[in-house]
Order: sequence, then structure tokens, then C-alpha cells
Amino acid sequence: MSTPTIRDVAERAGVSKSLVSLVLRGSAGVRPQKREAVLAAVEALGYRPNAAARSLSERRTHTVGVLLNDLRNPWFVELLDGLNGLLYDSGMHVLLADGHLNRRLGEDLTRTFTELRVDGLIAVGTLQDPEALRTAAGRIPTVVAGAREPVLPGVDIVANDDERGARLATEHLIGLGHRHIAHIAGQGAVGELRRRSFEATMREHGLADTAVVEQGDLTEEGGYRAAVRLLSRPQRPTAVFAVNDMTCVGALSAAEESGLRVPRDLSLVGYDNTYVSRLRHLWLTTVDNAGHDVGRRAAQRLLDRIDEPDRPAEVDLATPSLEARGTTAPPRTAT
Amino acid sequence: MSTPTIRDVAERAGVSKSLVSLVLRGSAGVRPQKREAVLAAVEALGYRPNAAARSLSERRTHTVGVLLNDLRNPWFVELLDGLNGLLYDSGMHVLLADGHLNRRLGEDLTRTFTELRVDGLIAVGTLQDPEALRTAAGRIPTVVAGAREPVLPGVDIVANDDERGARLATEHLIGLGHRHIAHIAGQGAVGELRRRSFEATMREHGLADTAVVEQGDLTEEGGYRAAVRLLSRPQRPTAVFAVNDMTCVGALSAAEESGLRVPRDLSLVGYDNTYVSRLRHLWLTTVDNAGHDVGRRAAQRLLDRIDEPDRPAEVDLATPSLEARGTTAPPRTAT
DNA sequence: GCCCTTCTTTGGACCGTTCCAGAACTTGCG
DNA sequence: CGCAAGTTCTGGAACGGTCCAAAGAAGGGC
Repeated sequence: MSTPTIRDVAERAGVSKSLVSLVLRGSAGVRPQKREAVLAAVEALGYRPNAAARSLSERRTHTVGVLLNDLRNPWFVELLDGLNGLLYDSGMHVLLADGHLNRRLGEDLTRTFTELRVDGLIAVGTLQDPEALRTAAGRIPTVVAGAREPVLPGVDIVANDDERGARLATEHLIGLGHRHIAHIAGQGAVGELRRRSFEATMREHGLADTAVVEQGDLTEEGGYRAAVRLLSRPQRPTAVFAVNDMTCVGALSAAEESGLRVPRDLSLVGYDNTYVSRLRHLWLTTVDNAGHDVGRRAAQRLLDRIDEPDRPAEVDLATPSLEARGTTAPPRTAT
Repeated sequence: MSTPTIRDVAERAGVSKSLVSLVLRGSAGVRPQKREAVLAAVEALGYRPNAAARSLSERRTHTVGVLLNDLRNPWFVELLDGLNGLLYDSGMHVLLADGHLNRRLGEDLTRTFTELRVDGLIAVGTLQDPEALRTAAGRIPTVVAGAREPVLPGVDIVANDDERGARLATEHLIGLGHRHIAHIAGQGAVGELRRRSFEATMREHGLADTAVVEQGDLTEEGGYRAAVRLLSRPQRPTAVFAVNDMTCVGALSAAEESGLRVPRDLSLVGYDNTYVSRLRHLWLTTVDNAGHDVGRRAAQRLLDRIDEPDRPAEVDLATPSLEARGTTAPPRTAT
């Protein structure tokens, strides 16, 4: 016979299926003797509840779907960690789906998750298809984590405070004595925020006219190319703040390639504190984006929203911190 | 009213729910006129089938569960990519769950997947809890991908040919003229295979007595420490084959720290061809573990096993290839 | 116009749970 | 001992689909 059902258990334990259900869900008013008989039968038959049947009648799945944009980006692992902890404690399971892998296939993951009737949805990072998220968010409590867009009605946003993080990085460099500081920017809302904050901070310190911005694309290659452009300028910057760690690694290659020693001749700061930045061979000074905290907060927000779907959408920012490592130092000829 | 059901669609289209079901599953014998009426109603109501209800009556979920050991390991992203493509083409959805994240929580993911009644299970990489996999594999068609263990009855194993990959790496170094070659080993079945093959290859080339093995632990830190030990030997090796890329990066740091230039003074080969090895600042020579191919084969094997659960378990090895990049060169004083 | 065959469509059972109303026991107490 | 008030337990109706046997409609041939 195939997989046992609750009826098989009931029969074996000599009780009704309802009682079995009560025992399994830990109801109080069950005589110990019967409870044990049921548990013994469960054990003997190797019974496992059928999640589909359960969710069909309970009308909830105790499952949240996490949409990732690209598993190759390492920074959200921390975030998932924070997410998972809190959700698990409230009896939720987490299912992951990677948009990047599935995009080519034309599969719409929000659709998959809606069909599964997940209780909630967390979009991690900037997604490829904001429109799909909009329709999904209309039916399922949704939170965006680790990104600042899309802004949708009824969708909370949890991220680190990019404005503040960029300020930390810039002021770190200024504090070391740098005056000619460049920024390699990235696209999207996050890129925009970090760039603006870099510019604002430079301005506040009276360094507006030595601030330079080159455009990158959040990849190593883009960082490399932007850095090559920066370093060939007549007035070469003594420090670079890169929009993320990957960009920073690209800049690092460009620097060494043109004979500059880091940090002696050029200081570099990344963003995200990914494990790439922690490789001792790179050892990038970077901004920690508080991923774990962002994850936890996103989970909390989602749970709140599941309880109360109509609460107004909020933006919740975690505080980033500077992680000073090996790629920053005072400029060689400090003023 | 809450989410529409198939009955709502039927009512709106003026047909029976059975007809709606036929249309949705693409049955041939439905008059075009009715088909369109149904589709229009679906559209108008924003109807989405309920996966739980469907799988309850269909008795299959069209879903396979993928167990990862640690999202932080980048090498299996390629594998997932190969996996996803094939599975999606056969109408399967892929759900990911990360064991590392959930381990601390004590959650047993195989259990979650059993309750979800996934049609199949793919264990990617070496898992933390082989025992749990054994019981799960007893009920669900299962394939192990990217690892060589656990060996379980009825569970296929798909991986790259580690023996061959290690041979490629070792022969690459020997071919460059190296005679004093060391290996930094890793634990587990994979580590064992690579080490054995390194030793065998050295022996075949009459280099058994200059072959050295230091134990690492697959992490950067372990690689660093093993390399420090290797480089402080009286007879310092001129080349190191590391069990994986992370270990190799650690060795790279140790080399540069002790004033050696790579590849001039020391050649290094990694394994896995992760994106870390592709960072232009590291640019490791490495062995490509054919992740995409492994993923595709694993998917195929799983589909076969779903069709025919009792077929004997097989081991299926994909062919790795050498990716020669910047960390290998002939030894300075070639013989 | 009638009967037979071939297409279409439909009602109802079933998948494995939960949940609720009420049945069947226990107790406590007058 | 009888009865009210708890406790425990149980049958049956959902939940939202699929699938099958059979009903109904549409043609075709005489």
C-alpha cells in the first residue's frame, strides 16, 4: 500500500481520524492513553501529513516564498539567514526560487508562488520583473528586502540605509586625509542613493569640485573599466568608493595593473561586506549592509502584514557600518 | 469575495467546472467557442489554480525539491542552472532549501519536502545529515548531484569525474616542468578521490617521492594554513594543487605573504572554476567541474527515476576540463 | 423522421486534511 | 440515584481541484 493517511493511523490506533488530527496538532483535551496510541501508530506506519491536503482545508500553507534575483550575488545569504530564523520560529517554511535561473525559461515565479498559495512573499534584491511583483503583491502579503524598489502599494521595503552607508565610506576616506575621491556608481535606485550621498558628503566637506563619478554596472568588469578611466585622468584620485564589492574588486585589478599599490597609492572602499571582500587576498575595506538585520526585519514585517494585510506600507532601514580592512590608508602625500 | 475557484469561473462562463478543468489542462475536444468563454472568465476573475487542490487529486505535485548544503558555496549555481532547464522543460518546478541555514534551527528539510509530497529530491553537494536523506530516499525518487556520497540504495549519483580532474591538474603542472608538487587536500569522499588521484598521477610520472600532501578543510583559512606549512618546508614545492578554489585562494595569500610571486615562484591550481577563480584579480588556473552538465544529467536521471522508481542506482560522471589562467607557469629553474 | 455513432459536456465521487456541532462518556453534587 | 456540567471523542461537511462514467447534442445514412 502506498503512503499512509490519517485514516490508516486512526484505524490502527482504534480511534477516529478526528482524534488523530487533534493529537497531531497538539490539542490539549486528549487523554494521554489515546494520545500515545496515536503516536505509536504514526511511528509504526511512518505517517507524514500531506501538506497539500492540510493547506487545502486550513486555507493557509505556513510557507513563504522568497524570490531571489540572482543566486550568484553573495550578499543576500546573510539576509536569508536572518529571514529564516525568525520565520522558522513562527512556524513558517521558506521556499527559494531564483529569478535569474528561471528568467530565460520564461517562467514567472510569482505565478508559481501564487498557485502554491504561499502565505507571504519576500522579494530579495532588485528584481527583473517589477510588473509581475505588482500583481502578486495584490493578492499576497509582500515585502521587498535588500532593495529600494519597486515601490508598490501595500508592500513594505526593508533595506540598509544606503545614504548613511555611502556617507560612512566617504567620510572614512575624507578622515584619512583624502581630498581627491572618486565614486564608481551603479544603476538602479540603490546606485542612485549611494551616488547622491557620496556627492552630498563631498559637498558638505567642501570637496565638491574634486569629487568625480564614473558609471559602472555593479559587476567586476564594469568596475575595472570605470577604474581604468579614472586612473587615466590628469588629476588621478587618491581614493575610490565603489558602489559594491564586485565593482571594488574590478577597481583593485585596474589599480594593480597600472602599477599602483593598494592602499599605498590608492585607497578603495567597497559596499556590502560580502565574503569576497573578506577573502584575505583581497581584504577590502567595505560597508557592511547589515544583511542579517535586514532579513530579520523583513521577516517581522511580513509576519505583521500577514496578520494585518491592510496596514500602510512602510520603509524600514537598518543601519550599516564601516568595516575597515586592508584597502584604505592615508594618501601618500597627505596634506 | 476571496480568491476565485474553478466553480466561480464555471459559473461566469456558463459551463460546468469539469469543462473549465478540461480547458485549463488543454484538452482537445472542447468547442472553440466554449474554450474562449472559459479563458475570458479566467482572465476576468484573475483565476489561478490552487496547486494544493490540484496535487491532492492528481496525486503528484510537479515539483522537485533541491537540498543545498550551503548557499555560500558558489559552485553549484551552474549546476542548478543545468538542473532547472531540463526540469522546467518537463513541467517541473524547482524548490530550493538550504540546509546550512536551517541546520541550526533543527529543521529537517527532507521532512518538509516529504510533507510537501515533492515528486523528486535532488541533494546537491555533501549534506550535513545523510541519515535523513536515507529515509527520504525510501519514499521519494532521489538523486545526489555534485557529491559522491552518501551511497544509498536506489539513489543515483551524478558528479564530475574527480579522479580525472585531479589528474588533469597534476599533469598540467608536471607538463609545465614542475617536479616538486604539493596537494592541499580536503575532507570527504570528494577530497579523498582528488588526493588519491593526485598521488597516483605523481607516482605514474615517477614523482612519488617529491609529492607532498597537506590537509586543508575546503575553506580559505584552511588553505592558507596548509600553504604556510608547505612553504616553510626545507624543500619548498614549486607548485600546489588545491582541492578547491577557496583553498587555492588561501594558498595564494600565504604565497604572497611570504614574498613569493605567483606564478613566477609558485604555481597554483584550484578546482571548481567558481566565479571566485574568475575574478581577474585572482585569475586562478582551475579545473572546471562541468557543473552545468552535472545539473542536466542529474535532472535527467531524476526524471527517469520518477518514471521507473526501481531501476538500479547508477553513478554518472561528467568530464571536467582544465581552465588554464594566470596562476600557473613553468618553474623558475626548470630542469 | 428515426436510429446510430461520434463529439461535447456534466454530475458526482474522491484526494487527505481540518473544523464544527453534537454524541458519548465522566464527574460532582444534591 | 438522577441530573447538570464538564470532558473527550466522532461523523460529516468543507477545501478546490481531477477524472470517469454517463448524459446530451450533433451529424449521417436510410
